[in-house]
Amino acid sequence: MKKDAKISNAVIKRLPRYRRYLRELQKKGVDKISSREFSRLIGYTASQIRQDLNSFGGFGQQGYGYNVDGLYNEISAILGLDKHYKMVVVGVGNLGRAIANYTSYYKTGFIIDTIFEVSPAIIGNSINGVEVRDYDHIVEYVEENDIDIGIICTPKEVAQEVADKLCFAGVRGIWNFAPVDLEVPDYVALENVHISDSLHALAYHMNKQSKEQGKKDK
Amino acid sequence: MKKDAKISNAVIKRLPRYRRYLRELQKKGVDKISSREFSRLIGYTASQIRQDLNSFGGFGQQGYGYNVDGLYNEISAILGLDKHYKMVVVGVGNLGRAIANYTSYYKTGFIIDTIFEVSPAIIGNSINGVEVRDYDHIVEYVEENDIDIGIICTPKEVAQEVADKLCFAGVRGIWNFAPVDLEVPDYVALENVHISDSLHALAYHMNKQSKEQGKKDK
DNA sequence: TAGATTGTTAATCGATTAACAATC
DNA sequence: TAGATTGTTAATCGATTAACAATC
Repeated sequence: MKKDAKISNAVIKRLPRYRRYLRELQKKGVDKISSREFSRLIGYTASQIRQDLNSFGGFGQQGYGYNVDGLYNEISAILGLDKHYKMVVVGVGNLGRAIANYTSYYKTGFIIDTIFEVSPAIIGNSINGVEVRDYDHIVEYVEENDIDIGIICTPKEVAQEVADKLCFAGVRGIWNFAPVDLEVPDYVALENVHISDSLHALAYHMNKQSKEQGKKDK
Repeated sequence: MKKDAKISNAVIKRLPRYRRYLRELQKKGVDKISSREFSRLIGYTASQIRQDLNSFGGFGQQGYGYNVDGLYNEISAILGLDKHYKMVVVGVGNLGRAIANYTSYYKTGFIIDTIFEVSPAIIGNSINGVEVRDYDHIVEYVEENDIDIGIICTPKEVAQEVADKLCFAGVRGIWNFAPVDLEVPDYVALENVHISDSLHALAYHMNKQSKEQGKKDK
């Protein structure tokens, strides 16, 4: 990492996308790409691509371009995907269950260690091979097992309380699916997936669009 | 709507959040709020709040502030949440199932009409009272039933093909949960929920944080 | 009326794009 | 070497913040 200047959030949000496209290129057996070709593919300007990548270091080679494998690995490392993370899911509603069952993260080192619930009917069960434990023991469990990330899939009313316990117990990150804005200490990273906000933005765009033109009017 | 100038996407993304906070204020029985108080609550500057709201029209009153109920309704209408939307879910993996079971959208007029699957073992079943149909019939079904939104919960390999069929059949919006960037005609609105991108951004921030300080080092 | 607070214009800040010198 | 393409600085664009006149 060459520069030490603060990386803007806009850049960070683009990194996973760069990584996804590089993975596809890898799969196709492409081994080098110029910012110009990459631009056509990914839809950012060549200038932006060079600017973005350069904020982490000179990954390219003048007159040649970028090595696909190398760049993929660099970006993975920048994102911290060369590490492993122990996670706990809190709340086994439909979403919690889906998250617990979603196996794709194993590929990138995110491991679901356990699941916490309050409902006695579910405690003791196993979901996708992961044990469901009593929420009452969350603090001690997270402390003793060095959990890195807490995934909040509870109703919004209790989400802040859950976040507080997770932070107190020592998680370094919270992945929040409850539709509230949580307060966490600044040494804890927070990422929100406000799924209904996304649906509402979709609704906005659908109505905006219909003003502009009415193709295939029924 | 007073002005006709193009509303930036940054503003749109903030609208659902304004709406959520206004809902909380309503519940608490608050009936007016100034941009200054709202700022403290929601975390945007008072200036930004006034600027944002004013791009749609003058919803406030000088010397008084904003009427909570009125503003909530205005924002809901801007987002198109005063309308109803018929939706179909495509793909019944864990995520599709979670989405299909997620009942909260009924509150805002989003109705899941049916679910499409390719697996014969699941076709004909019912999930949360909604019938699972054969994916083969998606085009005719969507056309005949005036479906507004297609929700893509399939593996990424087939997501583009599904999007093509949905667009051809006449949906006005696509809510995409597959980890790919889809191509859709510009009269179709597209909203992505790239859930793993979000997890990767979380990982980045967790590692960045740890450099700055190492509180509670174990 | 006086005080409060919006609506709106102007100033600032940050992010994106363009340009080009460095260099493989 | 000549051509290509990066790395990086400068110019532009857009979004946020500050300021203040309008007005309830």
